[in-house]
Amino acid sequence: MSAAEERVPVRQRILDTASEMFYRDGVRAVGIDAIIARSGVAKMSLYRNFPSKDALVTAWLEDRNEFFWRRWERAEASQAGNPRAQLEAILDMVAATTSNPKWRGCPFLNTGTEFPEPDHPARAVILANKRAVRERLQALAAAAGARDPDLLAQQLQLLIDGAYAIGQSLGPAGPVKTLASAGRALIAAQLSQDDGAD
Amino acid sequence: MSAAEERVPVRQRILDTASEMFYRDGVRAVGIDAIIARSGVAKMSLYRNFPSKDALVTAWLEDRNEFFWRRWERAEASQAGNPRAQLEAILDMVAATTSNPKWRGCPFLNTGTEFPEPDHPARAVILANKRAVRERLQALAAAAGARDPDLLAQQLQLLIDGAYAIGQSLGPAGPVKTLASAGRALIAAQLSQDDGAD
DNA sequence: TATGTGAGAGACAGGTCTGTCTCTTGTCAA
DNA sequence: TTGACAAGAGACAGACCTGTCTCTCACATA
Repeated sequence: MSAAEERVPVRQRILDTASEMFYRDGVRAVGIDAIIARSGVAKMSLYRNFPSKDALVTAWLEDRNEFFWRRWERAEASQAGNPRAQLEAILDMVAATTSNPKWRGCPFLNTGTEFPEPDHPARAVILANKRAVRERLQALAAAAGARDPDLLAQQLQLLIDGAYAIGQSLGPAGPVKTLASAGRALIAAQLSQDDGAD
Repeated sequence: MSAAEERVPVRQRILDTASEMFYRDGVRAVGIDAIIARSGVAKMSLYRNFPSKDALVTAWLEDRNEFFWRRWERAEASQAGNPRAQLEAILDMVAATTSNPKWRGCPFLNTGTEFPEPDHPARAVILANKRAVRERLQALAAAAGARDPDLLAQQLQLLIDGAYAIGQSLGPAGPVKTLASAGRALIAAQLSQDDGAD
């Protein structure tokens, strides 16, 4: 019991450090030794909590996934009852994220690039996130009355991942307003007859 | 003279092998030893032609950049005189590229992810490509009579890089028709008053 | 006070990485 | 035939990688 209270901080310290370093430098560029040195943890403490580096990477992505959905839920909640505004709130949330100067790309896209093997354990988390985003977008598009909810969801996901990717290369110099305006234009094109302005 | 004729094939063999392996497995995952083993070249032959792995990576990206623009020019030429159709031809070209089952992402985005350091030599090639794409899109958008050519160019680039990125994660199962339809919707939104249908 | 345990510290093994160096082979031209 | 030179082959250095193992210390509970 008290042992568990002691173990949690160590695990969290490792995860926090790994999260920061994996995200900033890339997974392959960060060695276990660097993580333990920076987190001030013994090597065996790391391997007791995470059986391998792959497991640590996967745990990190799962952590990022939870973080991502907490922000998503907040954006949706800010416009409860208005699906079209909820879609726009999500676009704005992504635009704000990618315009942060510390933005270094989407952890899922980045890690997918670093580990292209189809059966790498990290890919399951990546796929689950991207598929869930598409489903959530589709549900909102349907609720908003889009003519083709799945098409609109895919279009918006294209824009979102485009902002993620180009933000990594070109920095926060362009995608922000563009993502919001392009998304709104695509939403309007699918709702124009049903919804009009509001 | 004849010496040059001999040297070229070796250099090309190295570049071809590196191109295939870097693209499929990622740059960091591919070692120099693996490249020389697969290309059947001596290590010193590689280091005589490319002073370092970074130089080989940069040469590979420059090669991909030339390849990319050859395809771009062909797409533009197929609709010469009709800027709007040229924009659409480029979208179709990208859609075809990303729907290839061997698609493993945009080499520039991928390499940018693997080497986030701002002064890595590869980043210059990456930035130049992405900036040139934006400029070329803007020129076409202006020629087509877009209300805000730079905005349309950024919107289309968002879609294109989104297709690149999501194609790497989710495979060719969705972005194809979506890219084409989303791009056409954004183009139409900017040209509707001037151009109408054709 | 005694004991058990989580965790720090770091040596170690076995492999891989980039880049350098030497030696040998084959080929082409004078 | 001889000489020059490009290129193959592979040893080597020094660093770094993941993962295992041992030893020590501090602390908490009985």
